[in-house]
Amino acid sequence: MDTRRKILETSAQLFSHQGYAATSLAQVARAAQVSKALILWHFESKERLFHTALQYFLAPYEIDTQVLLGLTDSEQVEKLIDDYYDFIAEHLPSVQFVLGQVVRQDENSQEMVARAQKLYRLYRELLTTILERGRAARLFTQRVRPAEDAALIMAALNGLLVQHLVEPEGALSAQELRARFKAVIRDRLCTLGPDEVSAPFVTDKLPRGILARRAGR
Amino acid sequence: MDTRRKILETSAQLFSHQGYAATSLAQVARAAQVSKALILWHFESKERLFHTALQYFLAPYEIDTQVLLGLTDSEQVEKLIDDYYDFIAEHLPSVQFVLGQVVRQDENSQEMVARAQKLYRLYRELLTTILERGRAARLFTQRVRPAEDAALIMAALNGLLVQHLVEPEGALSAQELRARFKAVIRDRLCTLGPDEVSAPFVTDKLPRGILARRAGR
DNA sequence: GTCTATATACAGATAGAC
DNA sequence: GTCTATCTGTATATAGAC
Repeated sequence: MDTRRKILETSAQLFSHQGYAATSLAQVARAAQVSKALILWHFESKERLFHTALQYFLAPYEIDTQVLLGLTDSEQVEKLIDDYYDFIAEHLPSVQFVLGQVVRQDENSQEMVARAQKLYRLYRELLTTILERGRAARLFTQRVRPAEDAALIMAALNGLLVQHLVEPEGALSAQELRARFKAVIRDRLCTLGPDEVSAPFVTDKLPRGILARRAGR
Repeated sequence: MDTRRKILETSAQLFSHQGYAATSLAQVARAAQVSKALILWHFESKERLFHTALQYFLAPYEIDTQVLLGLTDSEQVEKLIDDYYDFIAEHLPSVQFVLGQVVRQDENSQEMVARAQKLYRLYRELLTTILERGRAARLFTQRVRPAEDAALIMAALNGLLVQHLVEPEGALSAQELRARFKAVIRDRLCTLGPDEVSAPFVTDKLPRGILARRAGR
């Protein structure tokens, strides 16, 4: 396999586990089984290597469309939750790294943080839209407040991630919590008040899009 | 003020913002307006300084008792939420640092991470107990599942913290989200199903304890 | 207790052979 | 493209004067 790529993958992994400052070129060189000089020949400087590696392992953080098509509003919410979970499970090291950078607000990764923010907002706006529609269609209770509740759902999702990082083998598995979370959300959204009438509309195609693993890695 | 303390506070602040590796003794020396040698005279090594500083700014992470006394179960839950928020607001830099260490799983701070885990569990168990009691007393709906729902509430709280770090000036303020969160929780816990009868018990004293700023400090 | 000066190690980066 | 050897800066840590 080509050496440049090997350096990239190795460094991405090390950076994502240890952060920028704590990862030395010597360490990357050792892990990738090349000389320091070669790394610098390929990437010019440590900083450039970092940014290139960033691009590399941020690649899967993309928005895909046409995934929520044909689902009810309620199912769409649950699908978003599932996909968020799955995405995190699949990319845990990089997600962990990005979260670490966001939390630490490392100078070297403002670009990455900005990107994460953007994605975060997109996802939340998507949720907001679904909640708005579901509420308008009277499939969800009128007590739903789209913007606020979308933010809360996002918070809970991120919190479950943190929870997993804090207690990888907690008493409750991630699966159990996910199931419970979805049940609570469903219950919360779909339990109409005594004064509300249900209006069984047909949900037609709507705002779609989701965090997605791209075809080519 | 005594120099040792000054070094401690300064380094704690720098470590908490930049992490261990990215913070040099020279930087600490400059910020604390002393020589590097003096720092090492006081603390022997950078590593020991780090651990001592850790103890120092982890001091406020303590459990206090007798705060939930005389509140209804529902109020206790809300009080826990408020106190968690207030605590975070008051100690944001250290909370941020601890979270960063947890997320990055830095080797130098296993002790701190362990401590954070312990506190986290305590807090969650407290919540679980309150939910159990409220459910048993039929003040909360029978659909409450104490362990799972406590974990979800904790997750949402941590998620709101992350949310704040990601978007310090989001469209929705932390206050608004907190208010909404409490409202949703109250609604969720206290809205009894049509088949449930309310039983207005008097809540007597019960599991208390909360994250607390200590008297000294 | 606090400093200056210095030792020693390792970081990122360059030069130049192959 | 890939290496060894080396430069230069800065890191932690020590020695010893005051």
